[in-house]
Amino acid sequence: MARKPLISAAMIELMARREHHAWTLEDLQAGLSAAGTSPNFSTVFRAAEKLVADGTARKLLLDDGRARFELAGTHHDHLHCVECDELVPVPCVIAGAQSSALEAETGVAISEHHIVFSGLCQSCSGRRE
Amino acid sequence: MARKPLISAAMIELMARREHHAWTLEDLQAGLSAAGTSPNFSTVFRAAEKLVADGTARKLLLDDGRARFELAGTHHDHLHCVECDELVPVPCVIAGAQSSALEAETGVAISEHHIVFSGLCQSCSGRRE
DNA sequence: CTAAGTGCAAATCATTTGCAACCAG
DNA sequence: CTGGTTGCAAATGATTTGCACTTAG
Repeated sequence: MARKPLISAAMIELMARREHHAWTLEDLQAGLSAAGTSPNFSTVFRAAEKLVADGTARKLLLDDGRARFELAGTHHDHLHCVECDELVPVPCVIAGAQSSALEAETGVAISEHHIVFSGLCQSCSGRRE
Repeated sequence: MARKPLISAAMIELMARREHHAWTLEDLQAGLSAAGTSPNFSTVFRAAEKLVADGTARKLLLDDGRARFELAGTHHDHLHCVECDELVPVPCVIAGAQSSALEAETGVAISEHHIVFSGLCQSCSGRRE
C-alpha cells in the first residue's frame, strides 16, 4: 500500500487537463504517450479500472461499444455529439420529484440514472449556424 | 424484393409476445428455437440488424456490453433491474421545456436522448418488501 | 433463373487475463 | 525481500463477415 502508482498518477493528471471530458482507453494511451510515457495498452486498461475501483473515475459505455472514463465528480449527464463524437457533460435535468413520481407510477425502485443526449455539442452547434 | 422474410417475421412475432421487452441476440435465438425454428446465430444477428435498419426495431447497448433489441414504438426510457437484469420500459420524464432550457443553458443542440435508470423493476421491488 | 435468406467457419474488435520481469520501499 | 506495476502474448466474449448453398417467387 503506497502512494499513487506511476501511470495512475499521470493518468489522473492527463484527465484533469480536460482535453476530453471522457476518455477511451485509446485516448488515454495516446495522451500518456504524448506526455512522455508510452504505456502498454494493458497497463492503461488496468490503471483505468483501478481508478474506477477506488472511486476516482467512472466508466461509461456508449452505443459505439467503446468504454470511456471520466474523473468522478458531482452527478451530471452527457451529450454525445454526433458531429465530433465527443461526450460532453451537461447538468442533470431530473428532479428528485420526477423520479419519485416515476417510482410511484410504475412501481420500480430507482437508485440511479444516466441520460445520454444525442445532438451537437456547443462548438459543433456554433460551427453549423 | 418480396414480403417479410421467414426469420424476421418469426422474430417480430416473438418480440411482440413481450416475454422480454428488450431481447439480446441469445434471447432471440432461444425464443425462436423454442418456437420451432432453430436459426443460426448469424441469421438471428442479421435479421435483427435488418429490423433495426428498416425501423421496425431499435438496438440498445447496456453497460454489460451486450446489445438488446426492442420493437420500435413510441418513445420511452428504460430501467435496468439490478436484480433480474431485465430492461423494462418506463415513461419518459423529460419535458420538452427541460431540454429546451438545457439547450439554452449549455449551447448544445439536442436531437434525442435515452435515459437508463438502475434499480429494481416492479416485480423484484415487490418481492423484496 | 435470381435475388434474398441461411448456415458455418473464420475474422474482428475491444477488452481481459496469465505470467514473468521489474521497481520502490 | 515483497507487494504492486508493467509489458507481451494469448484468451475472451460478443459480434461481424465471407462464401457457398438453398429457396421462394
